[in-house]
Amino acid sequence: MERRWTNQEIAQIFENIADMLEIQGEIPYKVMAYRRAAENIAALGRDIYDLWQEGALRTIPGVGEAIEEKIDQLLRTGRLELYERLKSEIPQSLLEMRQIPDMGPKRIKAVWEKLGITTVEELEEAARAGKLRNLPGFGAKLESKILAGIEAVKRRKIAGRVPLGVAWPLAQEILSALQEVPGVHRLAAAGSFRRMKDTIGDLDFLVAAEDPEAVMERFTTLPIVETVLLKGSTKSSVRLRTGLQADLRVIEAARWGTALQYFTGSQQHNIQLREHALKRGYSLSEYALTRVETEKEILCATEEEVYTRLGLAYIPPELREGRGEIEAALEGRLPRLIEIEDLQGDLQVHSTWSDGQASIREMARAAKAKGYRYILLTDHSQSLGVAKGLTPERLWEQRREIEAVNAELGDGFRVLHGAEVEIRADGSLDYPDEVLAALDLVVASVHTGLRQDRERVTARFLAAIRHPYVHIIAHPTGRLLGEREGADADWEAILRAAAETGTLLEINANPARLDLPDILARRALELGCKLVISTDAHSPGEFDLIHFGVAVARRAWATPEDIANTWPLERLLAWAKEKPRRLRRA
DNA sequence: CGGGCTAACCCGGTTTACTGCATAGTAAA
Repeated sequence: MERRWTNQEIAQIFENIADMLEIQGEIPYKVMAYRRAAENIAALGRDIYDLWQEGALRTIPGVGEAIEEKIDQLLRTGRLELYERLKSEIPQSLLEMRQIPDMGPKRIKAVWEKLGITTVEELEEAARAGKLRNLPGFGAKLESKILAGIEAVKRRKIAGRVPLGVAWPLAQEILSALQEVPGVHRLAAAGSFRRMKDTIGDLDFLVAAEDPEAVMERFTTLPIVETVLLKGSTKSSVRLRTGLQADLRVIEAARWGTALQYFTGSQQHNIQLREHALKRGYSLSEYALTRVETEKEILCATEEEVYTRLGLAYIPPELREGRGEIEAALEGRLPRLIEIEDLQGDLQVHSTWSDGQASIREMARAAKAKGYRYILLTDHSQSLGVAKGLTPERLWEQRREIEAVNAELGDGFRVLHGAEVEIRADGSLDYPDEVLAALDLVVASVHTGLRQDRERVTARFLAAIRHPYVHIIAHPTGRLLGEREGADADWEAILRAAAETGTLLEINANPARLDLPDILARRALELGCKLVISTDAHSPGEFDLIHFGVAVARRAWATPEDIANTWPLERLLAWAKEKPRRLRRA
């Protein structure tokens, strides 16, 4: 094996293969097959190498004989013949043209074959010289559109997606501004924002209003708008100062349900839902549900109506990713998803004793005011110098303050004494066992050496998970959205070990992390892990970030029972006390 | 190319809008 590929890299290779086959004019079903395989590999909760070794690649939807063989070749030899051949036949610079609006595979093929154009620069030159309009299927107008498209791609400040936490305040600001416009009946943000995906491509707003023009006017003149890309009577498009694009669409109130459903997506979900509709004799569009035989339109004012008329339970937006939710809704086995109100406490909280902004008292009061029954105080351990990590001596001093705060706040609320203990580079923990044993609950995490090789990182996590006094693994992958990839580790082995030992895995609610990521969280639940949702709050205001973590858990199909901080405190502590016994059994 | 089917095979991922051209390519959820 020359190198190890991630699921994402392999998915990307099959994406590229699909693009190149498409440019070559391959039959659409073959292209689609590679795209479908790529999507399913990217959404796989487990390491593709494990499936490979088990001979179970064919269990991935969309992977049959031919693609199995190609994955095998890639993992075995580090190379893929088909991919190498296509790359030698098709200039890679052609693939960049796909970003240009109105340039699809057919047109890319045309300019390449007829004019020998292989780069965006050459395309721009040819367009300026008026050479495109002579091609069959091209015209002067399309030529200028392509030119404008190239300009737009060049000017675009942020090409990629932004973390949900960045999009969130922008969307809230826009929603509250539009809500103020008189005559607004309904208003919603749709798209990946509504599905609470960890990153957002653009913002989509829908509105039903008496005076749509006034809403459009307000939308396009908001202070956070940098440029108005388009302003019409039913749709406006703007670029925000952050580079994010936002669209606003006007919807008839009577058609609100089908429109909101459509614009919420995901694309995969919509395709599957429409297929399902066809099977039941309906055609579904953003405008209506139409009986195919009679062509009679049924207008749906609510999303609930859309799903109900199709014989489905209502599918919450977080589940709409085309990952089995329609089948589950049909069979009435959608999970009762966790909600914020189910949570009884927060299991990662910092104070000024280490790098927090507020005292234990302030944090405890804020948590109590939110209706929580408990918080686990988890200041950093000694070796994390940058965060003022606590020595054991300081930890004992801290205990006295915790006791005082507990006495002050009285029954019905408790500050638990814990710590966020470093898992050191060699897998040992940053406090001796007798110190760990004296804490109510121990959270362990990796902050350094995330770039270690796979075997070492995995071994560190496994050591921590098999430790008798480690109860929770915090922000497991260590990723920082848009900044840093998570650790490369054998997650399947780690999740299995966590399930076996009853070690809880954290969904860190901080929108910069959202870690565990939704896909790994779902796999963890499949393997029988229990999870916790924690904010990692360093100030009282950060307790409010919890909804981001709840969203990740919902996207992982988590029920309240799956999340240990919905449990009563006694159950949680009993679960932790069981760990040494569980280890002996394992 | 995948998958369901009864086979050495055939059908298949939705719906709508727009453009610019006359039948189809592209984009969007």
